Amino acid sequence: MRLKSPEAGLKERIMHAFRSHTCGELRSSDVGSTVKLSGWVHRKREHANALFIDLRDHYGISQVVIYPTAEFYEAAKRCPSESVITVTGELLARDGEAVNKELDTGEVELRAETFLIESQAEALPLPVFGEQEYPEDIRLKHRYLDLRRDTLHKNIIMRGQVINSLRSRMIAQGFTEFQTPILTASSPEGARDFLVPSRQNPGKFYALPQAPQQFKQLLMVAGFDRYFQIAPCFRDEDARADRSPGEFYQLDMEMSFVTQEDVFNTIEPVMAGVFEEFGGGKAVTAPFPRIPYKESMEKYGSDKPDLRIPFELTDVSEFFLDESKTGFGIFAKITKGGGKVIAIPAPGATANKSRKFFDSLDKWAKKEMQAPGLGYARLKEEDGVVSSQDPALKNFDPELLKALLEKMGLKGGDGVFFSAGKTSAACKLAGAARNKVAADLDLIDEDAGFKFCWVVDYPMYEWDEDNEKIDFSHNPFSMPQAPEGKSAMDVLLEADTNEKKLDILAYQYDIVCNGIELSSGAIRNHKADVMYKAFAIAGYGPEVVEDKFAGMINAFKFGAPPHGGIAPGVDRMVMLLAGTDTIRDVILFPMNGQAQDLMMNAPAEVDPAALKELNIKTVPVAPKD
RNA sequence: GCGGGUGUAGCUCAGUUGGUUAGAGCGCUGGCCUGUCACGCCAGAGGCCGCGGGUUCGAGUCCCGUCACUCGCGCCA
Repeated sequence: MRLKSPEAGLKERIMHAFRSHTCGELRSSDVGSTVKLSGWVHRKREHANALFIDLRDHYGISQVVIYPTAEFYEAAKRCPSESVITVTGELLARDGEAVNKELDTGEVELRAETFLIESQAEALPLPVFGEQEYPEDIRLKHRYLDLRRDTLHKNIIMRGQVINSLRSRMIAQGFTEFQTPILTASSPEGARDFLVPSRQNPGKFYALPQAPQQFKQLLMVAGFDRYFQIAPCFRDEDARADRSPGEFYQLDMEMSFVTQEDVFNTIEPVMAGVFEEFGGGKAVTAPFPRIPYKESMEKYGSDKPDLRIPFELTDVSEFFLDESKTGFGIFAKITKGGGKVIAIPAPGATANKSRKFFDSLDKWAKKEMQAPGLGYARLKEEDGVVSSQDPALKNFDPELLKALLEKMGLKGGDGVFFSAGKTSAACKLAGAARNKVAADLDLIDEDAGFKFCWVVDYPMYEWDEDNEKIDFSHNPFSMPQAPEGKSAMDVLLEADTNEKKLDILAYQYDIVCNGIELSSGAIRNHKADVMYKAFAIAGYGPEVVEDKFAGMINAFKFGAPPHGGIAPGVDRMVMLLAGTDTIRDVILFPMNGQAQDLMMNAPAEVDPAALKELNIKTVPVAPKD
């Protein structure tokens, strides 16, 4: 990066208060000039006859050399790391062996003639030099130091470039960026809201948007046709490795007069393009395969499958039905009770791992997944016959065992795990086990790059076990799917049993990359009457629709275009591109797991006068028990 | 809300079946070294072993409680 145009004279540049060049700029062609640099003392090396300082700024590192004859030699020697200094001096060529090929500026060095400490650093709680790992709370408390470090600094820069690229790509497709309100009403996503008290309306609260969902749909009603926004979203839910508490950003977009395929064809090139641009040469799947939700749950035990894993799950419930042929009563009981037994293959695990590996997965299922356990069988081949001495398969009828192994494509030396229980729990554990087995056996194909897929055909409703009723499985604003010749309303009206209601599919979809859910989206339900009916099926009267989603439902009564969209998570995209598995590594000033900002000390108590003005009283937290 | 893991020097970590004065590397301070670039060499400072209680002749180590951080579940696209 050049500070000024090349035409700017050296004399003019050197007159600048702080620098004539950046620390990443100087080359051998600049040798002989007098230059001025400012930056941080990255590292010092004191030698018998010279003190070397690696001077760092945003752009790079330059070596400064100071000789003992300099009047400021002692001051420079004692200047602590990470102090900010300004030096001027002649730029010298380094000869032969003194050249550092690792450094862009490695052919030159600045011989200091003046030396000024702009800001002296105290002892560091967190060294900037090097790639050592540090405790999360110290990193967060001194985030400005952590951000000086190379990896994090680069991640944040890339984040900016990714967002810039997303914007350009959306604008190039005819989208316009809009700014929707931050202080608004509760939105329909279903998470806890962050509330903001209203001073002018005592006792009432704004909610921060969980997503600009209703606003973007209203923009479609307003006729803008193509909307996008790098949208801040706020959800008061607990953190995960890939979910920062409090706030995150989405590439939120919505289009009018489109089908599901239109949305896919619009966003797919944006995603593929950005991942190709910033993915460091890693392959990007294109086109993205479409996987029906049901199939995804069956094959991967999850609606966010990691397609880099080279094996799939198999429902083996039927093999365990007849206890007289398996000698394994537990699974027979589960399957007869309507539960499932899902098998997770573990290729090569018997050959390459000890019993301890199998036991450790069972232990993991019990502890981390809070499941009853994970059965397993180690498979050995003898005289061309594969068998197992582990309880689940030990007493199997030989023909039945052969059929089971054939169905799963298992052979001697492989292992297999069994997740058994109620369908949803068994699937969920099997899906998690698939990821864990693949990771532990080192079977995730890291060279596969970015494996995207669309998960489509989500069910409109699901069975709510806790309240024993039908409820929306996702966003209630999706359009129910209808076969040709029928309307969405027909489909809803014809669903007169719970079974039929649960069979209704929605134009609802997710985009997933390497097991990380980037976004969900939908073709929206833009018909007010269908909306009322859809809510009625889930047990909500018209007053619920009108109370919670007033803005949108009213608008739909005055001519709403068919529309749909999606909102890929920006933080997760950058996380994948940066190759980190911690979302904090791509966020400037993240909060910790307890949703606290350790650097700014937020949240914090406020002045009682401020509370009074807001008509708010706080009550002491009740002691535990 | 629940479960797992971790907590020893400024930082990263070691510390045996409970046993005398708790160690190493990085960093810091001082000294040495004709050019280093993760410079090298010598010396030094730096510890409420997260906190509280218990068992024991004796606890960094065992037990109970608690706090902090972290990962996961619940929750959440």
